[in-house]
Amino acid sequence: MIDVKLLQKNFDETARALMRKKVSAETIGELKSANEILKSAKLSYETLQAKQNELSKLFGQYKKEGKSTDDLKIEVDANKITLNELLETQRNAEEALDAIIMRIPNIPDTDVPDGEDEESNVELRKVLTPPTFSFTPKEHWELAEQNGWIDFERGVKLAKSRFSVVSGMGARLERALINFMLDFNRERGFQEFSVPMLVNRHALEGTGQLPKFEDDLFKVEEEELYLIPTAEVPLTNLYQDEILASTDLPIKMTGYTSCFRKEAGSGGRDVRGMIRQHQFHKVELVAITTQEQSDAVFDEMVACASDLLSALGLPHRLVTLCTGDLGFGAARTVDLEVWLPGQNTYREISSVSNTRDFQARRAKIRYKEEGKNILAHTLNGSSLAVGRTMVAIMENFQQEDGSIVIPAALQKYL
RNA sequence: GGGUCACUGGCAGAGUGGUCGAUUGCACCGGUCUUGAAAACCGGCGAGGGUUAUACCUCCCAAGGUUCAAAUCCUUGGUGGCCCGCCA
Repeated sequence: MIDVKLLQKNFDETARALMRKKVSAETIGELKSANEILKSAKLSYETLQAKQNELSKLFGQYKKEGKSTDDLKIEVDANKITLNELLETQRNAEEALDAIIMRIPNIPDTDVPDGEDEESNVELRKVLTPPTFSFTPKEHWELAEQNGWIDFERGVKLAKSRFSVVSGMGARLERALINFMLDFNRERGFQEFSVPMLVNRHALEGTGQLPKFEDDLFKVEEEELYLIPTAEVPLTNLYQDEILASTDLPIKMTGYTSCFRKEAGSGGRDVRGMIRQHQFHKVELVAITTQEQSDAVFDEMVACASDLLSALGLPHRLVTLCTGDLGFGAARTVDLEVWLPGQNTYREISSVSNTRDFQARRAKIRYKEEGKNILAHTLNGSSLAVGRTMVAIMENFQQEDGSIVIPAALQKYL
């Protein structure tokens, strides 16, 4: 959630920044006026409330002194009717503002490049050189089936399309990767957590998935719980509604979870293979920092994910997302794209974002500094998406006969 | 799942209809004293909104309700303890 006061204080600049994220001038105008309506509704309500409190105190005093309270009661009763009306007005104004602001994306950092879509993303650097092959490299689904690692058909039988079954060496590799990633992150100072994979609505509002992206989430109807789309949700919300000591920051966390996404709107894309599944494994990094620390921690997280790929010997590149490709809550994002020889292209395998105080404002994550409560900055990044890492290992380390060489770094985990 | 008791500021714990946003202790912060520290003493110390700053409004698990007035009474929900039942 953005800070409405920014619109109040600095309308032009804030409006321009929001328009970079395709928020219409109309919506911005509605937001501003909704806020003004709420402010004036509050003022009238609170003024009358103050008067009512005053009269109520008098009531007690009169009783004590044995004075008649008849006249007082008439006045108080009359006020009460108006008060209820004003309260209703205020509540409506609150709801109206909420309905708008909860759907407004974060303001991008000023140095984030403008652009419509991924075409305008800016490559920062490439790491490791893509391998060359004396044969035509295959795509991962072919390799996966040939090696008996993944069974796409039986996954569909158990659930529906975009579910798969991993078995044998594939299953062991998956488990090895998770352990390798967690250990790697822990050595970089990220504390390991194991968290619920079902969360309530409040948590999802805290990190910004709700109310706007309800269609992307699996929901357990009768329990009012949702399957998490990423560990970012439980990890970030661990500190929801808390005031931390600034000396406790930064808090750096890592955790492995399954992730569940409906992939609504991605129909037809990546239907084959395990690039885009409804359920996938991911090791996540989340940090809660002071406002001053977040840029440095962001760089640490990008480096952590990139070094992890390097440790596995996977060629990749780092890309700064342009405004059009930036997620809802992110002020800036660097994507890590791994080289896939079978597809002859780089594909996203990690995404590291700084949301600044966007999530913290909604989730009420603050820290105390010199007696003041300050909104924290929250950051998240994958390190890494396990399924996509397996895809990358298969395609990069495939041999002519279709067998796959497991990276040395993983040997001790198998 | 059933019963029962509870839920108050970082923690402990008073407060059972009015002057209570809340006694007190611990913790924490500042000061005096001390070479320094401890102890002792003095002062400060919950959160959100609002204001240049005050005022002022809201919050005693949550949402409703009763009342001129609710931390306090009622209803529903949540969470926790204990007892019973069931189950990896």
